[in-house]
Amino acid sequence: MKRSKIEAAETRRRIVKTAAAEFRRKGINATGLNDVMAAAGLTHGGFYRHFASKDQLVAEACAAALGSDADASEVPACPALSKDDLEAILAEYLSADHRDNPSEGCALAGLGSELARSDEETRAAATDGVAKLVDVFAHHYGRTNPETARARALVAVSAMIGAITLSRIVTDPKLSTAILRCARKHLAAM
Amino acid sequence: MKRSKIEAAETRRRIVKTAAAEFRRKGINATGLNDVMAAAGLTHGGFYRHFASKDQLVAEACAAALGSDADASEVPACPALSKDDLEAILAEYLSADHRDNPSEGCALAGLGSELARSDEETRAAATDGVAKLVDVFAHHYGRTNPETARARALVAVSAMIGAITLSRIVTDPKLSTAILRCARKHLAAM
DNA sequence: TGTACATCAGTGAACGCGCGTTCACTGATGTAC
DNA sequence: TGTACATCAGTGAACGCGCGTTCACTGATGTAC
Repeated sequence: MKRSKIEAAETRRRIVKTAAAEFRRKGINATGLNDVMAAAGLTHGGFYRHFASKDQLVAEACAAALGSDADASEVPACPALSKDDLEAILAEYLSADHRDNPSEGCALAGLGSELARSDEETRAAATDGVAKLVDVFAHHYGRTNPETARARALVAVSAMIGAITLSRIVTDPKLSTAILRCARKHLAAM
Repeated sequence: MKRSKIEAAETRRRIVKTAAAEFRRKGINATGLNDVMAAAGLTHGGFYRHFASKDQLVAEACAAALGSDADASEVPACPALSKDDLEAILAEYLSADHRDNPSEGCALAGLGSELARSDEETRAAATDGVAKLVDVFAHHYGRTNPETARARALVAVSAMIGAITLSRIVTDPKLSTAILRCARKHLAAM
């Protein structure tokens, strides 16, 4: 049965949001459209009323997860960025909680190697997300000259994404924790 | 037709090596057994004479790529580690060449987010690879006390993997280069 | 404002395709006598 | 050392399955008069 335009637009947003979480949880390739639609409380057949292809959903879901989409203002590139103090951002980003909950975490960390193989549109959305993260950190490292601050920000963002990724790979819990702790300390003191 | 035991063992090694390259190039999930076997010059039917499942091949291929397998002595955890000087390692690891050739590069960077979702055995092999990388860096940062050296090594490895991953995602060539350059400078001076 | 009709969001079955896996078959290798 | 036979690496067809995608259908929504 047909739904009102408002309901349909809401459904579309729900699909994108659900996809963003499912992709981060299980990976882009390993998540089927059926999974996404079912998780959004729909049947798979209606998907193509909203999107031209899975690739389009991937691009939009990444944009949404990284806050580089149209109604981005509400969502930052990464949940941790909602804090306004450098140490608070680092503590949240490099936390066991973030490590253990990829579906609500940073898409760059959760989908890193898959994003590297994604199409131009998806990677452009990811690039926007990277730029936003870097800007936030450059601002926090802004006590020195802008160029140095930006260089430090690039290192910080790299280290954060690498640290979360490694902490999720590693089977030794102590090593996993140490990776996060060392990154946190080092980036706070940089 | 049957092959000699020596030939068969060689075939097996070729499959693992080919898989290690294909997985890094296209991703684990996106690479079919057919792709691997064809790239190794074989038909797909013979696969199960050597391996019990795709998962087993994944684990062995990752172990081989990270130098944590049986005949590892020849191959280091990452090709870049063949150098013996910190700056040389950093220059090779954080190079455009490494960024542009994932199939011969570091599996932790090339498969990061997919490894995080892999089974215990694969992640254990990856953990070995991480430990080896960390040891190499701890040795190079060894001018201070061991604990500090190890902490720095963990940050360095995180930053390197994050930097290569990000440099592959980003669509802006200048940003991609800047990520690598800043990581290189920072880690050399750490 | 009320009625008749076109639209189209969502359903559920179906499509071709490639996946991981299985299997009957082949013929050279390796072994027992 | 020579012969007869079991083994098994590799082939190629086939399996069920889930994928992305398509489509006929439904019925409430939105619109034209």
